[in-house]
Amino acid sequence: MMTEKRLATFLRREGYKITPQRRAILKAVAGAHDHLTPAALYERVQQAQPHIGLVTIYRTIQILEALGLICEMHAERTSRSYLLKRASEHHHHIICSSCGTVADVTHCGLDSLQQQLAKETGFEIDGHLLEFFGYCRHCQRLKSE
Amino acid sequence: MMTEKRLATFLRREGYKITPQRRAILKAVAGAHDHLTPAALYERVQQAQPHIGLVTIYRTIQILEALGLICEMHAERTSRSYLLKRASEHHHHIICSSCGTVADVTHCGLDSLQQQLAKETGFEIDGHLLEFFGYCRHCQRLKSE
DNA sequence: ATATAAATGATAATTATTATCAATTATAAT
DNA sequence: ATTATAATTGATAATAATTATCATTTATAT
Repeated sequence: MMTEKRLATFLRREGYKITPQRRAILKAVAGAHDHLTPAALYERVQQAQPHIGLVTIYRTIQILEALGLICEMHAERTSRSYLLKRASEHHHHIICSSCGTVADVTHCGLDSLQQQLAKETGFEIDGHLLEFFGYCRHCQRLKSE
Repeated sequence: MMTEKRLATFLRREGYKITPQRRAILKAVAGAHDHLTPAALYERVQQAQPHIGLVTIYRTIQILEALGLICEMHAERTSRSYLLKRASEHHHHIICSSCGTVADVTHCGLDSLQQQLAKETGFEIDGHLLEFFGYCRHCQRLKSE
């Protein structure tokens, strides 16, 4: 698991300073099970840091993404969403179209396809985005009622 | 190939009126090889329809997407992008991170994975988004120079 | 304890998207 | 060909997300 401390260590190693604001953000990110929009993160962090600016959230997210610690998702189209990456594990998501619950896909088996495509198209492929959409158990029940 | 006429016929069948503005948009969409943002589409359509409003672009895009004639991509993060769908073909994209060129992936072989995941997670999965990122032949050359 | 560069937050600016509404127009019915 | 009707358009404004600017504060290495 990625804890607040590990994230902080990671940032420090990269030369970033650990401010109380950042600590609060890291804690919220580490503790979140679902995906987070900048606005949602803002709300949560405000409990610990009432005077934090939304800008700081955006900035920290940018850093975390650049370091590969969180990844962007496309669950909601009005705003970006982010999710904590388990250390270096390559993985994807299944997103409930109704409630937003996220389940993990730990392996995707796309490496071979990716290699084949690189040959076919001449592209140098260095990554992919894979997301499944559907309805979680709970929302399936609601639909059928 | 999807031509302007076919798209128009499709819209008409669904009860939408074919206005000169829409005709111009359909033509631009059908003629575009790469992906289009609403703003880019706006520019192109203005040659034929100088007084068209950006809003009309947005509205028409919404209709086309609802009918499944175009699909949303995530090439650029600042704005949405769309690409014409070849009729009912399930396919994905490889996007060049440098110039935005798009290559098609005509089959993905994810159906079996999707079924397996549905079992594992209890989700009712009804679709997925798959995009590859990398560098096209041209931009690879530029990078190495 | 202090110097320094990085980080913060207030504010404003930018950009994308959506809502409202009166005027216009494609279409079907005559 | 005319006309009635509902859909469409575009001007305008509103909303929402994101980024830029800059003076002030602060974490960190020394």
